[in-house]
Amino acid sequence: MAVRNNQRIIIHLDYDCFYASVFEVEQPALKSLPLAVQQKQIVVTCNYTARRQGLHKLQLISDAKRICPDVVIVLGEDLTKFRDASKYLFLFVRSFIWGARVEKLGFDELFLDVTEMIEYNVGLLNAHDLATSFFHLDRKDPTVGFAYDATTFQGSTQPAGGKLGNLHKPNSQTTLLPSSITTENGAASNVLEFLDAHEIQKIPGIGSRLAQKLRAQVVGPDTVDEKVTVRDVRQYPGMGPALLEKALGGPGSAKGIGMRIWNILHGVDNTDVLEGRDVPTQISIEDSYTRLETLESVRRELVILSRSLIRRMRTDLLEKNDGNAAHGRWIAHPRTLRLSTRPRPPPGSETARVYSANRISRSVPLPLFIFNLDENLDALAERLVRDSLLSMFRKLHPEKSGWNLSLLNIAVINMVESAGDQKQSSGRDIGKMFRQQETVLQDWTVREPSPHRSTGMALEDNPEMGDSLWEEGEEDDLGLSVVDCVVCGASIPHFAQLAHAMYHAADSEYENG
DNA sequence: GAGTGCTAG
DNA sequence: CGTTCTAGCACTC
Repeated sequence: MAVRNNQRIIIHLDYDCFYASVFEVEQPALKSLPLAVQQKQIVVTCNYTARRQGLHKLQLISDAKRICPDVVIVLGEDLTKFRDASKYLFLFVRSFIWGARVEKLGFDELFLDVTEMIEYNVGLLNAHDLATSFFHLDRKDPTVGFAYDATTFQGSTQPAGGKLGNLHKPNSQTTLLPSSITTENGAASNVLEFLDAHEIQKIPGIGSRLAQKLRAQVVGPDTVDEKVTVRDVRQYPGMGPALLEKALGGPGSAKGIGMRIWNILHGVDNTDVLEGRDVPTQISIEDSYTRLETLESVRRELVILSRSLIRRMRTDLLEKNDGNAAHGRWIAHPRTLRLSTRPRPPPGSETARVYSANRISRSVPLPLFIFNLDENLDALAERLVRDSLLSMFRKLHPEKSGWNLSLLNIAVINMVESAGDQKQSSGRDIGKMFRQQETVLQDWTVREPSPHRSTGMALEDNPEMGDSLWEEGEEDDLGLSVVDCVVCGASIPHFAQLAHAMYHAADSEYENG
């Protein structure tokens, strides 16, 4: 839960080891076994049972098997089920967040702007009976919500000494008490203290490239592997927005980056939470290869990718009318087709190349026949390759052969939503989803005749949620977080926690407990 | 609009 | 060390 903006209250949700959790939900027996999800020769993620035995993300499959011979390995190259789960969770969460300010980041993270919900609930707190408070999820129906104790923080507090003590429960949350945000008499704030100890690249918004440049600035260009903390950067002589702009700016970098990073290093991020879209702004599909040498093999792979891409377009861009995909209406039209390849880096290239570089691409207007629903997938895919992709490929790689490609990617981009469509739409199985949501919401509804306070069922007591996708947090998942929050069965009470924190901040007597 | 680069998980 | 399969935005031309 992070304050990304002075006026707004933002919750940051993170579904941990997402791919592995999706498999565990399908097969609960997997939970107690070491489970790794494989893409190519890599463990892309693994569950906590596996992590306890020494496995980790981005590990070679061969290493994983050596370290943990009993590891259960499942293939995760087909992202369909992960995409579906991600979409389901996004729509589910958004359905009860007032104002729909829910921003998606990748498959497994969400930012929620809960300002209005918190302010409403803080306004309803009873100062004389905080222990039996009730958090409202619905302005219209006062019985929808959950009971909570507004005299305690959930989990750890920083500085320690909050009423509950230091327990890292539930789910490894830590609360940076709100008083710590404002510094008095020049004393170092808790937020700075918290950030200062961390490596720069752990800070959201500072990726490999910026971290590299910052390290070069602070410890010199040739000792780039040295660990550099936020403190090292902030306390570097002459450091400030201007120096950062000089160190990080240049061709291709965003304007004002110096000020933006300076703010981030102080725990300030003023970017708004964007409304999540119902239609993606691009759809892409790719595969990587150890050898792709003949034009015929390239052609074959392009057909396979095209088939997936058109199938994705039909799932994500077609209006759903009771499963009859053949007669849907396009809710958005991508205008552009892009083909990207990645030539394999020369064998001797030793420099720690930043991954995802080296891609080259060509784009053309997307041919309209691709929207034809009467023609079958295979025929459309063949036609797309023959009419568009092969000539694009020849422009990318004019040489007859010897390309040594490690990757092919095709994408439809430049999405234009159909007029009069707007929100609503998207998502497969929406009907099913909201039926499930109803079931869940029922468990949050107080059933006693006298609705307010007392005996509402808290989320922790809800076995359905306890069994959900949402998993325990990891300590290395660092956020600019006031509460390092993961989505889990107990996540909703975190709203309550924040309401509590704000209540005390307003009274400026939070420390007595 | 086309293409590149950087961010994120 | 990099190794996957995405997705979005900023920038240049």
